[in-house]
Amino acid sequence: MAQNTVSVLVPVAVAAPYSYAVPDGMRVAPGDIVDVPLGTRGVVGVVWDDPPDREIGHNRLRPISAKYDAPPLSREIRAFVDWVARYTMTTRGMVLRMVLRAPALQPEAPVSGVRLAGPAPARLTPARSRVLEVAADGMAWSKSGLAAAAGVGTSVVAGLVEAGTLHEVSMPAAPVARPPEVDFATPALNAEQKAAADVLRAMAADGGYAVALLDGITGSGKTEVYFEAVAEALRHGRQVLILIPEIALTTGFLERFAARFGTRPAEWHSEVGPRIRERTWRGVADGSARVVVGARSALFLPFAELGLIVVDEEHDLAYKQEDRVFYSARDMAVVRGHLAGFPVVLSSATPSIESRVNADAGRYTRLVLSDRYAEARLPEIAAIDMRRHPPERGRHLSPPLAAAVAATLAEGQQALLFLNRRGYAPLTLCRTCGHRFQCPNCSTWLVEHRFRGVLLCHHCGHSEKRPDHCPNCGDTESLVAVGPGVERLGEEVAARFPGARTILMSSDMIGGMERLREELVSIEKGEVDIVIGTQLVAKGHNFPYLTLVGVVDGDLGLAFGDLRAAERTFQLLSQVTGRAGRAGGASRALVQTFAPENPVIRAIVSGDREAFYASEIAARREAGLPPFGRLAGIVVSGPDRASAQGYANALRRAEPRTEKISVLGPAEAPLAVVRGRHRFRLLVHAPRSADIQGYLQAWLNAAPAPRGGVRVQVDIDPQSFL
DNA sequence: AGCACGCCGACT
DNA sequence: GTCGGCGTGCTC
Repeated sequence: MAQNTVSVLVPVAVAAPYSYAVPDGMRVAPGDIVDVPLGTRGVVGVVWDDPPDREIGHNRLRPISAKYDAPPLSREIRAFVDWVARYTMTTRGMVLRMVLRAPALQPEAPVSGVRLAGPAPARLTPARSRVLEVAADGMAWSKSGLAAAAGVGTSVVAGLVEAGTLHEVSMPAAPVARPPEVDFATPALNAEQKAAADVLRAMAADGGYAVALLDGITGSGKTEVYFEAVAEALRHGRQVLILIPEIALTTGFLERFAARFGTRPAEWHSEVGPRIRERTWRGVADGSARVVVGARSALFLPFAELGLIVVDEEHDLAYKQEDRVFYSARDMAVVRGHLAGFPVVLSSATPSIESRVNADAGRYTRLVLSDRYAEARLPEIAAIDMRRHPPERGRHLSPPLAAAVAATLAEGQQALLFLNRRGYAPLTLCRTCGHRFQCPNCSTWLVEHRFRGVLLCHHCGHSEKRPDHCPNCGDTESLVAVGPGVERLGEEVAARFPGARTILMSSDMIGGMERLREELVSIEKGEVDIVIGTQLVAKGHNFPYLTLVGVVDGDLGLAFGDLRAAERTFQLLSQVTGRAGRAGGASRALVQTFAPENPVIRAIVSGDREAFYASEIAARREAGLPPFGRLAGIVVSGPDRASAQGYANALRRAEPRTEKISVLGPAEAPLAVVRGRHRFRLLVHAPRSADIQGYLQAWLNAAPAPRGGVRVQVDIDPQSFL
């Protein structure tokens, strides 16, 4: 009776693993993936390290139903699950759920194929001859593959199997990605790149925990540099994870990887279908997938022998997940590296303040790339003071920017107009009675999308047909669009530059991702004169013909005024202005602004990023804000305003009194209503040394249990304050 | 997270 | 008199 009871963590919102009886004849160890009964159903769980609960009465103990023939979860990822759950204050079960997102638990069924093995059939038709010709190589073919290669229907292949000419064989399922060739195409690096690559290679070869911040301006070749670290980790027999934000769009990245390593990496993101997803999961777990490129959720893949994580564009907000489990994939990547003892590379042209401070403090190794490629030059950047150069009434391009676009077109070059606002206009109102169109579920204005003929809420997706009269006063012809969106800007550009080939890039463009990918290619080929786009075009793309970037509203991101507004605006404007001039030649960027004296705008225009970092870091230090202090958000939401506010007040009254930790709120959230739920926020501010999770746990335990549909969500290290 | 149980309103 | 709404609580 060596083992009769074990702990099993189940992927549901429970705090601790449950205990299960091990049936006679079954051996299980921590990490094994099992099927267990839970309530009325069966769930997939994982045998965990906790000692089984002795308190459970034997009558309640139920047996494990089955053990899967799947690679067990490593001690490393089990520790990671526990750590993330504790840090983010969510249940271990919910974190495990992220690991088991696509459990490919059955061993992959061999694909059935056919091979030429028997005598020629009695009746040889032209179609059959073509099949035999193709199959003459003696290799195993899948039925559909053989039929397609021979240009016949699958029935012809089936007929030849029936006749005994082809024999059915089983062939191993194709791996989800071929192994990369580490020396497929080694790049020529400049001196600066080589120095950085040498440091990263040494880290990857050494294999211990270390963090490098690869801080290089746009076009300085960061990717080529960290690919050398990837190659080194692969040479040492380790797997590699490359995290990138918004992966669905970045086919260009996969091609760059293929150009360096001779094959595409395995991919992991929301658009990967269930079949490939399962095969990728298993490939990662059994070690056959050597490199995965993925969105933040890839961080929870059960790698067999992970030896390096690269976080590309580490400052990007897409790394912060804000539903169910609230976590920052960038921060948790560093944690995973620390727990398992391998290096992590953070890469960015505009590092987050947090990473920069860690580098300055010596916790991270900072590697700076300050040169563009030989042929690439940084754009000349200037601000356009909108108070001195106002656009004509109802228009949004100032005379200097319009003139610059015209000059660019005259030279046969490409211009990008950047406006981070989807749709036609952010607000629609009635000129007669002043009625404003608001979302019925959220406290937001409805955004007109003229192409689609709808008013849309950008928070909950509510959409209604654009009315032709005011629902309040009934007046017709009285509705006016207020403010610009990219669609409206497109209209203005079409009117000003009627001969130009113009393209609008926005995430809600008709045709979806596939269409956007095609459009990106045509921009790269120079088949477009003017690109109008939201932040979608700011990220990662390479537009060789682009010589002018116009930022239509440089002040947009500064309006909210939260902790990270300056940093975010700096990052976005740096990125979008950096799109220009990547292929050499003179280029420039013009930033329209009503506040040219603002430090963020001044830093962008002067190109003095060091001054920006110095002043922003000093301000954070002064105020004890992250990373010099710690923040946590508490969001109380309820079906109506009174219940949410009532509970938020009760929560505040239960606050443990401490000297070091201060609490703000509850205050109605800036976005007070989202998806019909009313929200109040509290903000907890603690010194860096404080145990903020322990404090919050004690507080929540002391507070009354929420009732009546009220929910409480804790957000450790919040990035957004809406 | 599911799923069942349970206690209040409109129907065959 | 039942069907079913979803609010509440439990799952080893």
